[in-house]
Parts: sequence; C-alpha cells; structure tokens
Amino acid sequence: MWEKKDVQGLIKDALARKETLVLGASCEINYSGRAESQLARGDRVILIKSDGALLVHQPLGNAPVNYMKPGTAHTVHSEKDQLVLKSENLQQKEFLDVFVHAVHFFNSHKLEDGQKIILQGNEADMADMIYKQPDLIEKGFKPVSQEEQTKYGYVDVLGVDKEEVLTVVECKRYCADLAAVTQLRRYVERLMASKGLKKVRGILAAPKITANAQKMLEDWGYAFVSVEPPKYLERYNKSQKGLGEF
Amino acid sequence: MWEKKDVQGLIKDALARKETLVLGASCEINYSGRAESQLARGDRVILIKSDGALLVHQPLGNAPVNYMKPGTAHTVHSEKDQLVLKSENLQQKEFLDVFVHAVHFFNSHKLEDGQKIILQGNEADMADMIYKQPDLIEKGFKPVSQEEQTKYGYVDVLGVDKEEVLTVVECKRYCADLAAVTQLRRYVERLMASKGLKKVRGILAAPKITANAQKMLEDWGYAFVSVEPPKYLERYNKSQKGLGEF
DNA sequence: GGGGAGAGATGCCGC
DNA sequence: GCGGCATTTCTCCCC
Repeated sequence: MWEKKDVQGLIKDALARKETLVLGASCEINYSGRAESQLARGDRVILIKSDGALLVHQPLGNAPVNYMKPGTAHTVHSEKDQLVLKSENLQQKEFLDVFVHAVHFFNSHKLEDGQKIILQGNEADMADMIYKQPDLIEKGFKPVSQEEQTKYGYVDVLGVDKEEVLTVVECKRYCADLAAVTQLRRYVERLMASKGLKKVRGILAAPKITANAQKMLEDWGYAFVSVEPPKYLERYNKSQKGLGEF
Repeated sequence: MWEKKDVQGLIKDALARKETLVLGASCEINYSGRAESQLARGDRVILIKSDGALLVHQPLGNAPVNYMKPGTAHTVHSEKDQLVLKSENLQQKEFLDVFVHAVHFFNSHKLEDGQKIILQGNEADMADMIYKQPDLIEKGFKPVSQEEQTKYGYVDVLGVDKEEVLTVVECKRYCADLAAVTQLRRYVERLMASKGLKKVRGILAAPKITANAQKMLEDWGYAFVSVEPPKYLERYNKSQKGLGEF
C-alpha cells in the first residue's frame, strides 16, 4: 500500500525531473477554465507529461474525463491528511485541483520519443487519389493544377467537367452530412462570386451520404459520388480475401 | 529493470482480471482500420481499460497518438525475443499491434468509479441563460416555449423580436466562424420554408466572431450579439477581482 | 497568432 | 441503429 506522504515526495521529484508520471488513485477533481466541472470521489488514472499536459482517465471510456493542456504547472502539497495536486495554466487561465484520498499505484520515468506517426488514408490522400484517377468522379472530369487549387481557398479538388464547366469536389472520408453539403455550397458560391461565373458545379465525394444531405444536395443542384478513402479497412479486407481463397 | 517475460504474464493476468493496466515501454506501433498508421520505436505510455479501450501516449502533447475503442480484445505473446501486444476490434474491423522492445514500468489495478462528471458552462447552459435573460440578445426579444423549439429541429433559442418577427438564435461558446454562420443560415431557411414565412431573423450569439464570418453574416442580413458563456473563466475572474480589492 | 478545416475525431441525445 | 451537433473539442497548415 502506498503512503500518501511518500507519494507526495515521489510526485514532487518526478515533476522536478520532468519525468512522465502515472498515478492510480481514488480522488475528487474540480476544474475551472473555459467551463467548470466537479467530479466526486472515484478511482482514476492520472497521467502527467514532461510538457505539463495532464490527463485524467476513468476506468471506462475512450476520452479523458478531465485534462489540462501542455504548458500547465503542477504542484503537490498536503492538506488535512489529504494529498492535493494543483494544476494551473495561467496563459489559458485554467485551474484543476485533484484531491487524493488513496493511492493505488504510482510510476514515473524519463521517456524519450522523437518519432512522428505516419498516417495514411486521410482526406488529403483521398483528394490525391482523385487527382490521379479523375474517372472516380466521372468520365471526362479533369482536375486543374494544384497551385490553382490553393489560390481559391480550401477546395479539395478543383477541375472542369467534360463540357469545361468549373467543378468543385469536396471530399469526406466518412458518411457525408448536412454540414458537408453546406460547406460545398459555400465553396461553389465563393467561386462563382470571385470568378464572376454563372454556373459552377459542386460534387460531394464520400463513401456514403445521409438521406437529408442527399435531399439538400439535390435542392441545390449538386451531385454525390460514392468514393472510398484509400487504405480504408485494408487489413480487414486482406484477411477476408485470404479466407475467401480457401 | 523489467523482464519482458515477466511482464507478459503480468499483462495476461491483468487482462484476464479486467484490471486497468499501465505500461511504460519502448515500442513500435502499427494500426489498420479506418486508416493506417505506423509509428517507429520510441518511449510511450500505454493504458488499457477494463472495457477494452486502449490509449497510447507519447511523452508530449494532449492527444493519444494511437488508440482503440472500448470493446477491443487484447492478447500478448512473445515473438523473437519481443513482447507483442495485439489488439483487435472485430465490430469496427480495426487492428493495432504493439511491438515492445523494453519495459520501463508496469502497473495494474482494479479501479472502481461510478461517478459522472458534472460540467457547467456548455452551449445548452448558454441557451438557458438567454432564455432567462432575453435582454442579452436585445431589448424586446421574447423566447418562445421550449417545446416549440424542438419541433423545428435543433435551434438553440427560438423567439420573436419586439416587432413580433420570428428570430433564430444560434449560440457558440467560442469565437464564431464561417461554419457557425452557415449553420444559422440553414436554420433560418428551414424555418422560412416550413412556416411559409418571408422574413425570419437570424442572430449569432457568441463571445467573438471572426472578420470573415462577420462579413458573411452581414451579407445574409443576420446579426451578431456578443454573449459570454456562463461559468467562463470563473475562478480566474474571481482571483482577479480579489487582487483588485487591494 | 488568427483563421479555416480535418479528425482513425468522440460523445450525447434524439427519433 | 442513424442523424444531427457540441466538444474545456484538438491538431495541423497556412497566411
């Protein structure tokens, strides 16, 4: 069993040495900043990183229940037989207090990691794919140069159709919703205004589209094209193919 | 120093007992699912929860670099003197492999927490505040009943101005952007169509608005009203007030 | 540093 | 389950 008095010293040392520290504890938590929160006593994992980032995780779920951004300063002290962790981010004007009732585990270690994650299959990769295979949109669709594209804002793919009508393609890697249609509409209107054109086509490229979004799309004279983002479920699809061969 | 062979057993036991486990290790990570990622060798903290959620944190930054959702199954085994953690979520068709080179620390514990966070100062609270103090929008603004509100969709506050013109108020707790204006526009148009009205006013209530959004708002004949969400920087403001008294 | 938009977004609530 | 939308969104990129 961990003595709170000992843990107080361990946390203090770990913070001073800029180590990453992990604390499993029964605690109460209060936060005040962009909003306010209270969390009554329960078991949580608290992670503090060398850049000052703090995360509080409950035993279930994906997202942290409380957190503080990098750049936060942390101090520990004792208060009426309680271990108190105070976190302040003065730039962000945010505050978080952890009142520790019991410590389940503690660890700290200097962690070294210069690697960056390589991620493939995002929306930019999807736009690249369409650039290289414009038939995915429709026959006769010709993308224009990348430079032209950035010039007129954040349009994913800009091109002309087989009748040389300027066409905006907005990519979504998920099921397209109302917001996606609104976004496409904004781009089309912006282009019509900036280029003084009467007709600019709008195409939404996504694996799926909701019924409401489809309706709004049609109301505005735009079109939907079903396109799967690259690398989507790649390993699953391979394993299924493997099974199918037997 | 931790022996990988020992840690393999510890992880296996912790998973079997549905404990929360924390692993500090040098590792490589590959992911395939909705996208694909590779992460070369480096030190990270890996958190696995009793519901199967997995989080991988690098030593810096707020967000996890890799993760798996609740419902994921985890197994450990040895492969060429390497400890390998394999995570599979068959419902989501997602896979994640962790190749452990060295273990810096490990802990596992059964965590109990039935508490839910209480958060105040979100957008719904902001809408409530406007309902109770309609003068925050403008003199003569009268909100209509909550039931009426839900009937026509997700309008934050629906009311009438001093000249009895139907008015949609969209709240944002942050600096309002182009998407916020588009959203307001969508609600106004939806209401005009469903009620057959020629004029419906649109008001964007937020602490700030970007210059572009302000312009688009004016182009469409809508208005901006500066409103701070409740509980915003409460503790900071109190401390400042305290200082000012001296 | 602000603005704009994506995210392996996630999570919540409604129907 | 899908749909619509907020999030203490966060993060990245570009100006």
